[in-house]
Amino acid sequence: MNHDKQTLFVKKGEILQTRGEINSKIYFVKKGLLRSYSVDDKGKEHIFTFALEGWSIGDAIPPEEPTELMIDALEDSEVIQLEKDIERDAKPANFQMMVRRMLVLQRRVIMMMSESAKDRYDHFERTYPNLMQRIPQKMIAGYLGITPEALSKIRGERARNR
Amino acid sequence: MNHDKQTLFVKKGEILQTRGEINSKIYFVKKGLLRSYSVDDKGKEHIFTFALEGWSIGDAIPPEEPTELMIDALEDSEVIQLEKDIERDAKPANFQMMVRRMLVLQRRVIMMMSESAKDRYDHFERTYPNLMQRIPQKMIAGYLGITPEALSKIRGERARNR
DNA sequence: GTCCTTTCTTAATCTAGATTAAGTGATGTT
DNA sequence: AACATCACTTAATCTAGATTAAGAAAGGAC
Repeated sequence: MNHDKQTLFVKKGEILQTRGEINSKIYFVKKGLLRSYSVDDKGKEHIFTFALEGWSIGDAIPPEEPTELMIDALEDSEVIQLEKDIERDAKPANFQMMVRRMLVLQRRVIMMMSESAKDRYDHFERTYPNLMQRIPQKMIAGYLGITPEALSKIRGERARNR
Repeated sequence: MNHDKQTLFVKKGEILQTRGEINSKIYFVKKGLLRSYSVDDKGKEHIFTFALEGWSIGDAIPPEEPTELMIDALEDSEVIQLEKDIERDAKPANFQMMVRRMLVLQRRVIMMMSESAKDRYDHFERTYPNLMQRIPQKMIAGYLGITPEALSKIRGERARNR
């Protein structure tokens, strides 16, 4: 098996992974911004994660099984392509990264279950203040699990109250 | 630091972890059934995970920080108490377990974002057929992110259509 | 057994957010 | 410059699921 790390330059909008294909790679972001998402039967995009500089992004599915997520670039980006089984090598640094991602997901699930759309938006703003400027609002809506119209309403109401 | 594994016998209803306390332990379930959950400001319980025989359960928070979840026993259980840092020892078997949990969470987030309450219930039934018999319905509702009343309605409609 | 507490169901009402639709800017392309 | 496409807003209407309330069934405790 080939364990080379390889740097890729991806253009905004370029797709790195399509749902259903076999992809044993994960991507470490050196520069730029990627996202992973799923598309439901009505064509709506549900964003699972964003990955900024220093983060990695991939599908939790085993390397030999069909992927469940789409991955694409939201900005021109530079990524290092790694084999999943390398990332999953039992090294403490890799473990740290994994635990950090678990915590993010734990908080995300709890947030999705217990908070209103407005509270989730406030939460997102606090957690990713730098992202707000870099991504279109419909992507934030896709991450919060609401429609762009609902997000626009929340923003309108909020602007009125200050 | 003491790295002993210790077996605990916990009664149904007994609390193993309370939100806000420091707890560097995770629990491997030898026998019985545990759950982790959060309680919102209105007193509603949102169940994060169930853990049956052979699974482990814990908080993704680092061992020295205050916990974010409650953990208790839904049945009389027998658990092995492990230190988080032991679990996080860079061993391939531990890594496998972690990856499996990540996949469960990935699917959970996508499910919460894209499916209706009815579809989430169907999904739950398929994924955990054995759990349906062992836990009260209000717990299933708490896991699906809906009220017990809504779940009861779904079940009623479903029974009528067959 | 009886009593008490918890679980589950049903139904009426309410509401957050979805859907639909239309209009306004931006941004990009030829 | 003209045209098309995409991002965002606003408003009307609709609906899934929440809330409230009450009763029935099922466990436990004594």
